[in-house]
Amino acid sequence: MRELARTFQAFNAYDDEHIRQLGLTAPQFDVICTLGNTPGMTMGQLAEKTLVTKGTLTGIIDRLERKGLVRREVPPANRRCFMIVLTTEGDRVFEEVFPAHIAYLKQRFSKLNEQELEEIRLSLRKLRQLFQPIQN
Amino acid sequence: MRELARTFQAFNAYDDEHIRQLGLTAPQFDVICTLGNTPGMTMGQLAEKTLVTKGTLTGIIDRLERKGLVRREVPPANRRCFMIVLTTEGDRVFEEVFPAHIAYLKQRFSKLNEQELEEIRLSLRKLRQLFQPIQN
DNA sequence: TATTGTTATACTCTATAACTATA
DNA sequence: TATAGTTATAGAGTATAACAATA
Repeated sequence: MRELARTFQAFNAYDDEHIRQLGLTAPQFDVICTLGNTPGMTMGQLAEKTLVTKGTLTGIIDRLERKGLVRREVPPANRRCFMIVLTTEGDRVFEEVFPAHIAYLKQRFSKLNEQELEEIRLSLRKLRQLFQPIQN
Repeated sequence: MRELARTFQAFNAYDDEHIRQLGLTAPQFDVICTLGNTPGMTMGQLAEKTLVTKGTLTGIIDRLERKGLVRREVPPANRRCFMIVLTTEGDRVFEEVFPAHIAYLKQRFSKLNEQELEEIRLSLRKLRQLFQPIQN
């Protein structure tokens, strides 16, 4: 039981350190990954996917906008909402930084063989289903 | 690879929600768990165990002290440092709330059989060793 | 009236660096 | 001088609830 919390803590520390080196915070990185390879998303959709309240998301998007990584577009059909879209620079970050981050994590995984990886993958999937009843 | 991040995100959301219901934050809960079943610890030791800088820890301990869950004791031998100790109330929280939290998590795990649990345990241990080179 | 976001409020956590007190 | 913690500073994330604009 504690195993899960400790593993998570260790992973998170490792993960977070690299994200910060890239000049982003974990929630900001999460938003960029969520927006990557999509035509954009409203604040509401984005808040739901990233598990953040809408009020909190406003601040995160403000900061990403200030960094020039996303922009708010007003769809003519419904002027109450925004489409949050990656800018060219934001897309570049997604295309370059995201794989770099994966590669960074892969360094550690390379110590395992294929069978071990498959077992871990299976275990994680089971765990995730346990804690994430609502699947996307 | 993403499996790991998503799983932990789901777990964390579930975990955090319960901790907040108990009136604590994750770092505060972490401190109480770390202090449980110990004679106390200096700020430095505690900061190291909880992976937090000493400046940050000061604030966390201040808030726990205000809640009456820990106290700072000055050891006569070295008046530069404090021993951070659980109060009676703090110990009660550790003794009652910690198992309650475990039970809360167990609800989900009860859906798995013993063999699955063992496989998951093994996978998590491998993962942890991957990301936590410095073991305590 | 209902929906979509923003703003106001109030905390907590976060790191860094300068500082105080003790050793 | 070195060590142990605190304080100052500055920012990010967090939720909640009140608000404005649009539908």
